Formats: sequence, C-alpha cells, structure tokens
Amino acid sequence: MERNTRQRASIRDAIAAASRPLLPQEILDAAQSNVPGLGIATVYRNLKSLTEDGTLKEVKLPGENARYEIAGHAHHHHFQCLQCQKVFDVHACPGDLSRLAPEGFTVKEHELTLYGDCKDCR
Amino acid sequence: MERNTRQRASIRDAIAAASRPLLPQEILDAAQSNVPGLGIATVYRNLKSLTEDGTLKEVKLPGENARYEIAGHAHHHHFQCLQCQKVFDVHACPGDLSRLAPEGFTVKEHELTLYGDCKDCR
DNA sequence: TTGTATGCAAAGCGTTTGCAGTGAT
DNA sequence: ATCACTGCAAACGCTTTGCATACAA
Repeated sequence: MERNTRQRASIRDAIAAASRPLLPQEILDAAQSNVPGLGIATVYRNLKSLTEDGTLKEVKLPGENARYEIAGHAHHHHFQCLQCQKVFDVHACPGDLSRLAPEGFTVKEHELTLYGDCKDCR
Repeated sequence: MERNTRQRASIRDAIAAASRPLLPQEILDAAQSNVPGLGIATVYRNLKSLTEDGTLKEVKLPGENARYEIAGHAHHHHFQCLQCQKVFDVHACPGDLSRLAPEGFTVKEHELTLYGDCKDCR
C-alpha cells in the first residue's frame, strides 16, 4: 500500500507549482524548502512511482536528462530555449505525420521539440 | 595536426557502412573486426573529433544515448522502431513550424522523431 | 505493530580524462 | 625525433540500489 509522506507531498507540490517541466535536481531544490534533509534518492524513487501511477509525466528531450511535469494535460510538445536551456510546453501539434515515414514503416507516435529564444531571453 | 590512424579509419568506415545511425558500442563492435584491441575511449575521442570536423553528425533522440551517422545528408528526421529500438533516417520534414510556438517565442530549429514499427518488425 | 518509505552510501552505466607508451609524419 | 594518438584505468555526472532506521497506517 502507498503511504502519504511529507516527502512525497512536497515533491508533487513542487512540480505542480512549476510552470514548466523540472529536472530532478530542480525538484529537490524546490522540495527541500518544505522538507529539509530530503535526499535525492527519495526524489528519484518518488518520481518513478508517481510516474507509474499516472500522477506525473516524463518529459524526454534530445540529449537532455528527463524532466517531469504533472500529467493529465492533453497531447502537446515542448520548446527549449537555446539560451537559458529551460523547457516550456507547446500546446499545439502539427497533426498526422504518417505520410513522412518511409514505405513499409508504420507510424504510431511522434515527438516534436522546437528550439529558439524564449520570451525572457529574446 | 591530425593523423590518419587505423583506428580512426575503421571507426569512420564502420559508420559509413551502416545504413542507420549507430551507438558508440555498436561502432566499437563493428570497428573491432578491423582493429582488434580497439578501445572504447578511442571510439569516443574519434567520434568527438570527427563530429567537430564535420565528418559525422550526432543523432540525439529523446531518452536515448547519442548515435552517429555520416554528415552531409540534407536536413532530415528520424524514426525509432518501438520493437527493435533501431533508428532510421526519415527523408522528409513537416516544414515551417514557427506557428506552433507560444506568443513571444522565436523558433529557429526543430527536432522530430517518429515512432512505430519498422519494415522488419511489422 | 507492521512493513513501506527514507537517508545515506555504495554501485551502475555511459562518457570523459590522465597518463605513460605507441606509432604516423 | 616529434608529438598526436592509443589503451588502460580512474574519474565523472546522473540514476539506481542495498541496508538499517524512521514513521504512516
């Protein structure tokens, strides 16, 4: 059975409070303000279980370590700033891309990442 | 000044002979048939220098370690098979995606990965 | 009281680096 | 003869795991 610990709550809250996907280390930093002494291993263990139970969603971008955001948003993509490296949600999608695949290949999913300058860095 | 070693040649040849982007370990395995005793550190060092001098191009996919392919191909994307995990080139592109970004953001580049079943796994 | 969750430290994994020896020029 | 390149092993950064303790139920 799953227990409600201060650690788990502060980790979930830190991610919910953020306006963008966070790295494990950023989550640790944020959650430690509520739970001093919180360990990075606990963060990783909870990220894993919260992802498995559907509370969180992993955001994997090319060449980047996984970030985490609250699940439940509709299908969307991401934007990474070339200057500050931060990642933002993009609530838009190019739509069906099956036509791009080579013959004989079946397309079931797609991932799209946009790169450029974010609002703050322009 | 850069030197022509057997190691460098076999690494470049292994990548050129492949029909898809390869992982460092796959490159090591292939190159070792020509150069037994070849070390993984040498592979990494040459992948780095060959990428810097424009001979190779890094292929970074979400949640995956970097793969390498011969550079010089036109702008293209990649397809990863959900069954065998192999990566293939996709010589097509959805085109301009600037319109997808949130207001205030500038789009300069994009990365697209398609997922599904490859020719062999269907 | 029970057993899951935690914190710490050690272990894993892929990649990088230091160093002494090798070999292309 | 140089000095870039190599192989090995150690170091790295991020993530996972083992273990004894803490604490939610």
